[in-house]
Amino acid sequence: MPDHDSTALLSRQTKRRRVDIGVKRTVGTASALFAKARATFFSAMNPQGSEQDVEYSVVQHADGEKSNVLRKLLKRANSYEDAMMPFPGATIISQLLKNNMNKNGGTEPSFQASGLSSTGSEVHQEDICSNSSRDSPPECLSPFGRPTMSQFDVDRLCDEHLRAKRARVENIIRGMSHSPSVALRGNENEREMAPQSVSPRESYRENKRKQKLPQQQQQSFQQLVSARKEQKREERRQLKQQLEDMQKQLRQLQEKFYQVYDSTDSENDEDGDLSEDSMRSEILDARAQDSVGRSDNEMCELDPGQFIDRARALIREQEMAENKPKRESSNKERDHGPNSLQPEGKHLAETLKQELNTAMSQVVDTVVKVFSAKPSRQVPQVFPPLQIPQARFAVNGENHNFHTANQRLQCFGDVIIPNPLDTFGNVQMPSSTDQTEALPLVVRKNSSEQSASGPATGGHHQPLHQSPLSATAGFTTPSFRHPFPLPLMAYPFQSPLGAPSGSFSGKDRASPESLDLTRDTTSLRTKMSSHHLSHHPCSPAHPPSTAEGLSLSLIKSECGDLQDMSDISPYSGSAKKLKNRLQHLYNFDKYFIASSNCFQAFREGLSPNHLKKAKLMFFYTRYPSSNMLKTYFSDVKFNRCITSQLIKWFSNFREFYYIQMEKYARQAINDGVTSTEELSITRDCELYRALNMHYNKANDFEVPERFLEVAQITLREFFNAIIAGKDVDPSWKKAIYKVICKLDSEVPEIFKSPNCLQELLHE
DNA sequence: CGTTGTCCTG
DNA sequence: CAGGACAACG
Repeated sequence: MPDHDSTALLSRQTKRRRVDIGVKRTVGTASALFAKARATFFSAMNPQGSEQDVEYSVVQHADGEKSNVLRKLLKRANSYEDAMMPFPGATIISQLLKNNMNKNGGTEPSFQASGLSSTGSEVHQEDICSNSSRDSPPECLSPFGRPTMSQFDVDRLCDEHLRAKRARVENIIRGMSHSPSVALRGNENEREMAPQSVSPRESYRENKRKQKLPQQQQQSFQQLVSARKEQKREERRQLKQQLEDMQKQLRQLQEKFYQVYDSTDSENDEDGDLSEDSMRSEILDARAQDSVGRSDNEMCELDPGQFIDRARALIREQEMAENKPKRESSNKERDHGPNSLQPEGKHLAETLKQELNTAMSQVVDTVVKVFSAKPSRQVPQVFPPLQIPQARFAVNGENHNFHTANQRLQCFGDVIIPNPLDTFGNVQMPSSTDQTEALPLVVRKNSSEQSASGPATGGHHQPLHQSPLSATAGFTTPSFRHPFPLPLMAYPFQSPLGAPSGSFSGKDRASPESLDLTRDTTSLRTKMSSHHLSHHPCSPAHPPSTAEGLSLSLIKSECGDLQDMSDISPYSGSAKKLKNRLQHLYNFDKYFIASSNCFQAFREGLSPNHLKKAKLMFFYTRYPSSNMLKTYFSDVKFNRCITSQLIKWFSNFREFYYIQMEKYARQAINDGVTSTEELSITRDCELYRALNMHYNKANDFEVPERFLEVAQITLREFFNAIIAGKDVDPSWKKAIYKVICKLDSEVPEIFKSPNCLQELLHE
């Protein structure tokens, strides 16, 4: 560096001083010897392999515990759901039917279910909606969906109905040349005003008048009425029947689904590699067990009907497809392993879900249609053919595909765990356009994250980025599904809260300190997206975690939305219960996220805890060699990136340290200090506090005395140098660095333990 | 050329 | 604290 100093001298203030260094790397001087001795010492003390092994087993153990906890939680969630809604798939509808039967069993035959009713029918619609939303969310969740159903359709149908009736009655009246009041009366009845609007006296008068009708006409009228009554009963009966069939079918499908998953699971998780897949398997497994246990004795014989046959055919179809070579081979590759979720299982799951949804939405459609549209004058075709009325879903300019695609997201869990949020289906959602955009994308994210390693920045991720931004509107809708588990399972496990530490790539095994979830998550939370992006070049194998960060925000916003919705829900009666359930799910989410965060920690990178540890180590060593770092961060799988990051950390530490030193040295000089004797560093001096704040923020570590000495020496060096006017030399600090680097002391053995944070801080 | 370290900037 | 520029090694 001969010419260096001279050139730099000129540009000291403005240009960068390329003075590089007081401290050469482990070369030549005593520091080199130091480092070498240390290195040999450590390698002697610490046969790396064995330690890593131990560590690994520890990790696995911890992981197993996690899984168990997860499993328990899942079960708890499930049983909770069970308690809340013992018969998820069907309760509401059958309840609805029952209610209707009871109500209509009496003397008020035809007027109950009219869509014009301002009270009762609305309740029914709610129920229908809340149920169907599980299967056909767009109907209820989209702002247009519901009006479409309950107002457009109902209005239209009722209108027609009324017109027809009016015509009929008027016809009768014309023939009888009776007073218009009869027609009016008839109309009123048709409109089925609220009961109180028809006083007893009025109805009595009406009866009297009716009796004046010619026998023949009156008879035909009554026949009409009773015939309609019959029709309705028949409808109801059949509907109920169909619903029951559907329920059975549903259960069977679930059964089937879980059988498949059970079998695939068992093959899946022996490798000890705690991949996302095994996690997923755990979840599925837990759920499957629960579900199976629940529905075991509920398996009944199926009443083969048109629908069931169809469903079965579909199942067979799926099984066939399952054996075929998987189609989208591009879908199954994940960057870190071939062992992704079994494509067959996935595929089957997808299709089953879809089919379940389709079937359910058909039934629901039928129910809604029949009940909201008052049976018209003609003999109603009681059971519309099992096809989804396309028009209904086309209202948003969307087609049916969108419908089922959306359902796919939720149905997986929905079948087993009734969505508590469904009950909010009646709350008018802000916008449907956002929803229709975002939802399928969420779904696609799942599949792409799971199976396709494809460039995550690719097309379909784009809208995902928008969505949380367009946010409250767009993603309130997803929030009506399970915040967990399906979406969550789809997130890579380094993801939600863990995204930031995912950035520090390369760490492969669990560091038990990363189990310190609270600290991890909280500190991670704050940083999220800004840092880690830059690290991806280092670990190109891992997909950018932006999406994961967004996933988090998605989840969070979902949860927030859930709560918000429960707050604003007009149906406060059930709101509390729902809120409880929401809370339950939300808590689960948090735990789940935390757990997954733990998983990510050993997947790669340096965690905030590593940073903390490094800072504490700085109290002992200001110039750790890379070998030393490797020794002390044995739970980190080192690569170039990790190494340089660690080195960079210490470089940054030093920077701060020296800046503080210089600052206080100058300050002391300004304060009139003339002798280094007056400079001492105590635990309550300002400089110490600053340093402690920086390296030991929580103040939960006892700073070694040696550090105070070193700091004092450093301070005096700076002081002397400045006093001597050496600071005019751009490389004036170099000499100081040289001195300081020799003052490194041994880092206590405990720092070699990945657990050191816990052990140190609990002392 | 790769590693390590500093300086500077954000 | 990270990134980048840059320098000084080996």
